[in-house]
Amino acid sequence: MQYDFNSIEKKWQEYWAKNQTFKASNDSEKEKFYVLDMFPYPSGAGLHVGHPLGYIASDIYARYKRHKGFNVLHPMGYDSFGLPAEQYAIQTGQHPADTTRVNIEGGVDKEGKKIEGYRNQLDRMGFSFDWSREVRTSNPDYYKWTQWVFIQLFNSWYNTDTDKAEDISDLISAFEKNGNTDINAVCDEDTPSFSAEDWKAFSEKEKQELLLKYRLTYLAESEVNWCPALGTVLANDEIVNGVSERGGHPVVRKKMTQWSMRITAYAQRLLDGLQKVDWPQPLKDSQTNWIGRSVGASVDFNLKDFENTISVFTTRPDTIFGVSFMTLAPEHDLVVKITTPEQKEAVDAYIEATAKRSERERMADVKTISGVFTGAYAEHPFTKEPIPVWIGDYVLAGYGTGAVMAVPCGDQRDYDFAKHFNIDIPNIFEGVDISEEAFADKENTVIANSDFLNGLPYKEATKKVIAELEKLGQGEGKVNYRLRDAVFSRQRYWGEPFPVYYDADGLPYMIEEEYLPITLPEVDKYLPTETGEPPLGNATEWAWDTVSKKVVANSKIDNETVFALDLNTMPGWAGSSQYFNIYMNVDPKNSQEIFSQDAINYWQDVDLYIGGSEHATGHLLYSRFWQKFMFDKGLVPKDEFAKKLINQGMITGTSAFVYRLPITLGFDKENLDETYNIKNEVLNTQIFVSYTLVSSLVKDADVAADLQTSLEDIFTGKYGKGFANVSLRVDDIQKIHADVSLVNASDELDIEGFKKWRPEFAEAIFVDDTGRLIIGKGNGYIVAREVEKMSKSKYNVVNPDAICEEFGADSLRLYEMFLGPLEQSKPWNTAGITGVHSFLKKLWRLYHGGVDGAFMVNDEEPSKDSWKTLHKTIKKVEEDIENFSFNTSVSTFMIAVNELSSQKCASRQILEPLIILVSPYTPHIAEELWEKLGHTESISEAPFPKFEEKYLVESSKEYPISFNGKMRFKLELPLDMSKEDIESAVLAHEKTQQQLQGRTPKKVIVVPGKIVNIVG
RNA sequence: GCCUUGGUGGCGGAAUUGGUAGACGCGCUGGAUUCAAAAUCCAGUUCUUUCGGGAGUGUGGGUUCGAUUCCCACCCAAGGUACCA
Repeated sequence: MQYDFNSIEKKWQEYWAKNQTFKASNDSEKEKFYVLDMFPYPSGAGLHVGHPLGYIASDIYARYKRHKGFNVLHPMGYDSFGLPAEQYAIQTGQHPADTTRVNIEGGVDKEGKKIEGYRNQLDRMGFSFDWSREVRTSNPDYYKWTQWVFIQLFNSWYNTDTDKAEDISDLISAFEKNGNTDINAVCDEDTPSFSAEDWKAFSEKEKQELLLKYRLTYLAESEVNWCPALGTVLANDEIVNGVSERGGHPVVRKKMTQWSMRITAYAQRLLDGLQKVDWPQPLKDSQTNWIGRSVGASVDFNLKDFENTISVFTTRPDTIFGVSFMTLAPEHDLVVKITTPEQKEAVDAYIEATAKRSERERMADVKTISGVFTGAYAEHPFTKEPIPVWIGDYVLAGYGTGAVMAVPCGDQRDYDFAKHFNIDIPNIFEGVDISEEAFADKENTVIANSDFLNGLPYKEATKKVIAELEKLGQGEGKVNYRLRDAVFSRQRYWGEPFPVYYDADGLPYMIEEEYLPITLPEVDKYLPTETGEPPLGNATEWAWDTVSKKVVANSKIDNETVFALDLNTMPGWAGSSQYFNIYMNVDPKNSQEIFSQDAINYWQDVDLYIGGSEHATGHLLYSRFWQKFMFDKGLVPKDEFAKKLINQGMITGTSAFVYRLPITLGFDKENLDETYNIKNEVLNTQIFVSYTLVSSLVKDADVAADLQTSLEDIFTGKYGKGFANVSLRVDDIQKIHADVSLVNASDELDIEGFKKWRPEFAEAIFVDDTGRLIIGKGNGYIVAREVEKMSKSKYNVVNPDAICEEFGADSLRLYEMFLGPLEQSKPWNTAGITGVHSFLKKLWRLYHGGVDGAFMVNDEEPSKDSWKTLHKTIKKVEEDIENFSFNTSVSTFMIAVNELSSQKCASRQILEPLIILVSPYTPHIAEELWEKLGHTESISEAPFPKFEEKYLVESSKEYPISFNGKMRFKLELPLDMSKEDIESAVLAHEKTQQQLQGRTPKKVIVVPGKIVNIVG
């Protein structure tokens, strides 16, 4: 009986769906285990073989854990808000909700293109997902809870005394009692202090404005990259060389009022939390760098002739006597105020120039030094000497305080700036030469020329200067974080609307929770409005009626009971910051609470999370922030949502290239047959030369001449006497992508398929390696191959559906794992799949040793060798799965099946446990064989075989005998032989004598059970 | 520049605590079977060689009886990140 994978896989996929085999229960005697994948964005292009890599790995682990007796939760859903659907909507006018649904569920889009749908594609691969818990972030019953969390953030503040988020009402009562003087909270830098009396005297508007300075989500002016031509805000990577990537329009930096998340309140806890999660070190490192904790001091420099002070943060307060100038970011608030009339023109010009440069550009350009003197002077806190205040675009407004105390002798950037503008470079280091470059080493010198700091090393000097600054009231020790509050507004359509309306003063109010969700309004077009408002500005029904508690027409806005709603939507990471908790609900559409407390207390957190490392500082940092906030609110029992995380590597594509040889045809006009349309013929006649022929064509004139002759024969036959000659333009050979599906395992092109692929290739002529023309159905055209990112435009995407069709899902799963270590990136090459596919056929045959391949297992006692094969396989596979080393267990299966086949093993005692071992990797064939073995229940919860050491015990060992560390021959010796006996047995061996060639060994190392090494 | 990961046959990769380098698979070569092909099976396949051997895991050193593995210096590639004061 043949291994008919198509019908087997179909049968079991239907069985699992019908029996809800993988539906997880929230109530079980078993220990829980939660395996999570990063949910996909459902794009119209569908899945390629790179996508399921992580899903296969997590599925193997989930299935393994079921065999190990765990109650496993393994859900899947869709991150279905996002830009591609919106852009598609702009282009085609289709509602993003419609295209998103088709991308998930399959169907035909408006242009008649058939879309398979993510769900169908995923189902074909045999994943053990519990689909009853599916979520889609763009469904109103899901984003209801995204909006709800936003409201909770708005109604919270961060108490640094208790180090957690607390209810805003508690803050208000504190203000009523004592003002804000004894409140330690994370709040805006510019928050004034006030007493209880002040508070009570404030107007409602003033109160709300003050509270915004404390709320965990708040409205603030933030700088954005504004593109006036597109009427939209661009991300850093949508800007290339200062202009928009799309269209090349100018981009300016502009301030906009937007929602921000006070993630900085959690900076230290986000850092500390990394200690307790088992995540890859590089990922932790990048989060650590992103948070960017640095310890130093804040120092206030008084300005001469102004009341204001310039605050700076420095990690080197010990070098304060080396300050010879200060630099402000051009956007710094004080710049306009302090610039002297003489310098105004230069400063204004510089600010304007800076506004045109993106932040990324400013940061990347290290070589150009630019800046302008403001004309103002600050005062050194100790020497009272005047310090010139400059502006420079190497200082960024968003970092620290947007101002730097420049110490050119200790910082290379300050040094370069000072050299460039001829500013004094005082040396404050003992015995250090700074004539060539700054000295940034903290450890190897002591401070000099610094009054009370003279002779002190870095640490003591830092401590002392901070104490002195505190005495003066001009500074204090401070920990600074690079992390900035996260802007949370997007000027887009396809995202979660804010449950927020504004009064006439522009103050925000939250809609009451019971009226959520506030669903996205319909709009005519998905572009920004003509006045530059976000797409929601196109909606005609987008106002909140506080009486009827409904979204009503904009025309009803009276700013008394009906108010304008927020026109922004939330960013992509809003919906993905809690989806893993929502999966815990038995009913993902739970409308009563975000997640049931029973569910969250049962599942607690994710035990294994698999996904790409590109989310290191986005999704994975924001999610940790939301989780900590929800932990503070008592909504979740764990303040880290995922115990262990694995980053799967990227699968790259192996592109195929054909070489097109341009030719020029010469004609003899006199004899030309007028009826022939030569122009078209020439255009349609393309010559493709085999990859290996290219270099010889270029180098060897004879090869080229032979080809020329062959081609001339063809064209003479075609055009008759009107044809004169062919000239080959060997130097103009072009390399073009060919679709990888047209290339076989030996890199041969399917010529007929290639001709049909594109009409212009229909009449093409192909030349093989040896320079011969390939006639008829011939083969032998070899393509060049190169590894590149898998992408549609490179014609190197490999579709998993086609692989499932040809080889089956089990082969695909096994092959994806066999390619190499999960965490590394590796190239895809479909050719190799025959290896794992024939392994599955061998596995099948192992159970079908009967007449004409009939199923046959027996109840005979297995041989010692078969027991050994089984148990070493159990041991290795178990270790491999625990270590996420899936590629090596595939090899182990191959070895086991090869051995058992040659042992002619058909024993139930071996074959039954073997199929359980294989089943997490190739579940369909495993279920089928399990059923044939007589079982009526799914294999999915069959207990994992238990490893027994006794089957591996050996009595002898084939010792490698090495000379000076090099293995030269092997010798079989009993394992219980003593060291001395081994030594004499080896030395007596004739090959030893041959190796030694008469020399006496200096030393003989015997490691019993391992190796013998003879030195000499 | 800094951080991270990696560098092993023609290719993907294996070698889990320092102990037989190249498991397993692809590809390739030869053979069996077949009218032929596919499929299947068998043998070989790091390089080099005077067929005794010799060399060999990015490069150069070191530790060790023994190094792909540990240490030092460097080169290359990929990813991340930045005038973070």
